Amino acid sequence: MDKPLKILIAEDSVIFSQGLQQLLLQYPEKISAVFVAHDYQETLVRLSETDIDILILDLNFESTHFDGFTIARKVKENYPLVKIIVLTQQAKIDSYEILFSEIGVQGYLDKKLGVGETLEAIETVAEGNTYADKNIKAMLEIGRWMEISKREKEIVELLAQGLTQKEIADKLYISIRTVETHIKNCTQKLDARNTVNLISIYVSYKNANREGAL
Amino acid sequence: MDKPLKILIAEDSVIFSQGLQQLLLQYPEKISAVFVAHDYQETLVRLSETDIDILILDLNFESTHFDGFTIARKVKENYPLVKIIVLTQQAKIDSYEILFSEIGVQGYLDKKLGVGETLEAIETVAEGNTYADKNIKAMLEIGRWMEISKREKEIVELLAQGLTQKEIADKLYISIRTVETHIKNCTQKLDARNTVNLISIYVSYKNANREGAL
DNA sequence: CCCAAATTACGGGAATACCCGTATTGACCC
DNA sequence: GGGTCAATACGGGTATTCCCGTAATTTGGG
Repeated sequence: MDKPLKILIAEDSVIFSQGLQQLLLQYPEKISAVFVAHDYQETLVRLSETDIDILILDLNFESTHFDGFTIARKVKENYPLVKIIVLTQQAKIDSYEILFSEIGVQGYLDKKLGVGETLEAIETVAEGNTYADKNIKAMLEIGRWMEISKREKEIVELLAQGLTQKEIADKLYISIRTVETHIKNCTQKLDARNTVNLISIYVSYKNANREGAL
Repeated sequence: MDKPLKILIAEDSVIFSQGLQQLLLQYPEKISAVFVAHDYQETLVRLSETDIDILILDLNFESTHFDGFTIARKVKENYPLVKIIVLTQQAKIDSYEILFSEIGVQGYLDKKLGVGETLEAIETVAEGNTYADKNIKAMLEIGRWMEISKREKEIVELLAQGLTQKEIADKLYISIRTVETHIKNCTQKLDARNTVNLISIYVSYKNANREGAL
C-alpha cells in the first residue's frame, strides 16, 4: 500500500513464472518490478543486486540440487528482511509447520490460485502480516484432525488452557485414566512426541484454520 | 471477491460508525450493504433480519450491559457463519487469545486503522482466512515476550518441538535443573499454569507474530 | 442386527515434571 | 564498585504423567 513492491519469482517453470510476472505487472501502482529466477544461483544473484521486498518461491523449485526448503532457509538467513511467499502444488502438513515455525515464511499459497488471492497474499505479507491460503489450511486440517474425535478435541483444548489431567477428569466427570487414554490416542494419531508437543501442534493448527476450531 | 458483502457495524460511537460506513460504501463492487447497530438488541435484530457476512464489532461496545466479548460469543453461538472482525483501541494480550482461541473471531484490528487495512481485513476474512493487525501483533508481542530472555525462548522452542527437559539439557549441554529453572521462570512471567499451557501460549504468539520468532 | 469406532476405564511401574527455596557466576550499566 | 539481571545449578520431596497392555460399553451407520 505504501511504496511499490519489488518482487522476485523463483520458479522452475518458465511458463508459469512468466504468466505470473505478467499478471503482477498489471498493477503498477502496487508492484514496481517483477523479476524472475529459474535456479538457485540466479535467485541469489538477484537478491544481492536488487533490494527485493517479496520472494515468491516454488517449493518444488530446483529439486535436483536444493529443495525449496533449503533455499527458503538460506534466503532467510542471508536476507532476513525479504518476505517469502511459498507456492505449492500439493500442500503437506509437515511442510507447512516447518516453513512457518522454523523458517519464518510469511505466506503459503496453492498453485491453482486466482489473481485476487495472489495480490491479497502479496499485500498482506508486504504489510508485515502473514497469509495462508484457506484451501491449504483446510487440507491441512482435514489431513490429520479428521481423525481426532470430538471428545479428544475437547480434552486437548482443555489441556491447552492449562488444566491437568486430574482437573480435566473432574470437569468432565470421567476418570483420569480415560483422560490419559484420550491424550495417548491423540498423541499417537498426530505423531506427537508428548503432551507438550501435542498442544504445540494443536495450537498451530487451530490458529492456521480457525473455522473448524473445537 | 465473489459476491458483494453485507456488513454490520456494531459500535457505540455514532461518529465513528458512520464514518466507517461511508468509507466502506465507497467500494460497491466489494460491499453491497453496510448496516450500523448501536446496541446489543439492535445488533441481534439486524443479524436475524439480514444475512450478514461480516460483523465489525467494537470490543468496548456497550460496556454497561454486556461487553464485546459476551456479544462476540453470543453471535458466534447463534450465527456461526457470521465472520467477526473485532475493533479495539488498546489491544490487550488476554483479549487477543480469548477472542481467537475460544470465541473464534476471524479478525483483529486497531482503531487507528487506514482504509486500506480495513478493506484488506474484510476481504481476507470474507474469504475464510484470518487477519490480525500487525500493530496489534507487535503490541502483543512486546507486552510479554520482551521479558523472556533468549535462552528461555530457546528452551521453550525446544519444548514445543516435543523434547523433554532431559533431552533439552543434553542438547544445550546444561543441567536439567537449569532447564527446569528456565521453564519455571517462563511459566511465571507469562502466567502460564504449567508447561503445557506455556507452550500453548507460546505457539499462539509465535503464530500471531511471526516476525520476531525465535 | 451387527460391526467399527468412540468412549469409557484399570493396573502397575518407570519416568518426568513440579515446587519450595537457595546460590554462584558473569555481564552490563550508572 | 554496587545493583540488576541472565544463566547457571542443586537438594529433596511430591505430584503427575507416560507407557505397556487390556477391555467393557455405548453409539452410529449400513
